[in-house]
Amino acid sequence: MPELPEVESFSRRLRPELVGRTFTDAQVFWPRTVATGADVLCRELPGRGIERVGRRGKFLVFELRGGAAVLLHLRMTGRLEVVPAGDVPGRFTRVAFGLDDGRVLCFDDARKFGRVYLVPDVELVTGALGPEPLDDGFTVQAFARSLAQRARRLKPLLLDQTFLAGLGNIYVDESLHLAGLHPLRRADTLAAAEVARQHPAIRKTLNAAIERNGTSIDWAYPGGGYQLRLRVYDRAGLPCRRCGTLIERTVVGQRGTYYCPRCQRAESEEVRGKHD
DNA sequence: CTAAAATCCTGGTGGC
DNA sequence: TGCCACCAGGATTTTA
Repeated sequence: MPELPEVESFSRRLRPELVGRTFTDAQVFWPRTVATGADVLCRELPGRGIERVGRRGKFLVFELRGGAAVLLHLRMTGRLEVVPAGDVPGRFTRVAFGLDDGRVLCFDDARKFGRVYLVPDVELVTGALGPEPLDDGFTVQAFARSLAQRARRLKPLLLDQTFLAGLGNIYVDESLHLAGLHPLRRADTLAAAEVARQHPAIRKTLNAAIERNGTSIDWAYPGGGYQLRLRVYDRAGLPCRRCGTLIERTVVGQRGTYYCPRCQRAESEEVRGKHD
């Protein structure tokens, strides 16, 4: 699943290929992929120059000359590749963006969940997103304040893009294990010391994954190296790398959830202390 | 407010 | 070897 590190990897890979180029056309092979209208994209895109390539949360952002922007969300199986003219379309190509050097940027997406947006302002798509976990503005103090206002369990809360942008199923589980917190803990019950573990755990997990070009989960995302470092995700029945206890899998909010029952206790440390 | 369920999709997997 | 039911899962929408 492309999450922040995978999208960041796509952004860095595509930036030198795309910045300074101009779109010549757009071919749409699966209209629903274009959330803002396939006909509008085909009509409005030709002639638009690409000024910047970046990322916001899990969105890839192409800022266009004149202020408009193309955003892409890869969802489950979306991927991007620049190919020579004539290679299009592939079996899973949903949208093909022609470039002025003759090559083609392909948006491939086997499961058709991915989306493309053409908007006059990036904020129209990203406006409701929560803070960027790797930005300087995302401090442990700000994180503590947000958590204290929520009664939700940590797992679904951290997956909520309006709470924090960029985490998905893999990196939520990974960061919770690194911090030693149970996925069902209510956010507003965390002690200051626990918040102080979760905040850097998120950053360390994301940065380590970015360094390795993300996680290659299956056939959809070859090339990433982080799957060799996974602590709990998809490791049910295997020993915890920290304590050796077997990793367990449950379902939380309809998501497969992996955790170490010893390193990530359900109760807060304060409550646990009274039992001991 | 929180949570659960349904929806969109199809390649891969496990069972027989 | 072939067939098929079933699963994964990000985000949104609906229902409790």
